[in-house]
Amino acid sequence: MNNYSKQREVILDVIKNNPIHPTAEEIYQLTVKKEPKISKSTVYRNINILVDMKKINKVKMTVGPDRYDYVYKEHSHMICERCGKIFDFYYNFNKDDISKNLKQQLKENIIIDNITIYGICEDCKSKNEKEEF
Amino acid sequence: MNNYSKQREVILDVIKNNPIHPTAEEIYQLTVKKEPKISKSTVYRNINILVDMKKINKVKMTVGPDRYDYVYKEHSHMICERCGKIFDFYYNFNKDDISKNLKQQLKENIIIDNITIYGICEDCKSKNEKEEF
DNA sequence: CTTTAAATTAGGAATAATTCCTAATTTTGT
DNA sequence: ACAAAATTAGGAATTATTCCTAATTTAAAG
Repeated sequence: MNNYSKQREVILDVIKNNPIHPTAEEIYQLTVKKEPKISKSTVYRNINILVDMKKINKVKMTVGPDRYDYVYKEHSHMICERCGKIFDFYYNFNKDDISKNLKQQLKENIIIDNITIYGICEDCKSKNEKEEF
Repeated sequence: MNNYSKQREVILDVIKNNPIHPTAEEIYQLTVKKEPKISKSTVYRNINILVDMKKINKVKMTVGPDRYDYVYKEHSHMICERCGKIFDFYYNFNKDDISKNLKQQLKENIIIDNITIYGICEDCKSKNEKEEF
């Protein structure tokens, strides 16, 4: 497990140099330019391996396919539930206190990996005002 | 838009009475018992309508299909990234302060809908210890 | 450097999850 | 009771992802 592979290196490089939270499909499109013979299953398999290795994050979307994120610095995401836009932001969540609460309520020691906020961005809010909500 | 529909009522009822975070498929299986002629597309369509109406929440999973949650009281979710188990929990996030930070960093007024924690549960942690991580 | 075992690959088939399409039915407001 | 709008069942189509296999690449050991 985890032998060297050129393809995996190129995939990680693509994600690193395209900090736009690309989807698997977008990663494939960017990778195939540099490595024309690569297959989509190789891209999917390596994305999952890189997530396991914690070199990249999977960002769970409410609309459309999941997106991926190079791990360069700990940060949170706010994801618009309507348009799916992802915003990076930094917030000093009190993880110790959250852990303590999780422990009390769930009777389990949880490893907190990331905290994601789902909401509505300003664009979508103003669109909705014009319509019905 | 939003005429009365028996099917929608039954679907909401099913979700209300099965607070197990069911998937769309599970909701269909439960609904079809009460409404044998209902089609899966009707279930999917109404689930989305109920989410828009904020009667139910969509819970974004890391493994497997999304799950749904009757909105009876505001709470957060901790989702295990490995096994996909969902834990409900209550935590008094300082939403005002988070909003202020979002405003500062993103230059947008964001409506915070929910805050989700992704992590590793105790079972999965101890499994991993035995294996490789 | 050969040899061998393990890991990885390309390519496509298969599966899973969800949305879309259409004609028929139901609901709403008059 | 009627017309317009909304919703439905059923299935086709699409989207996203995983699985399968034989061939290739990599690592490690002599």
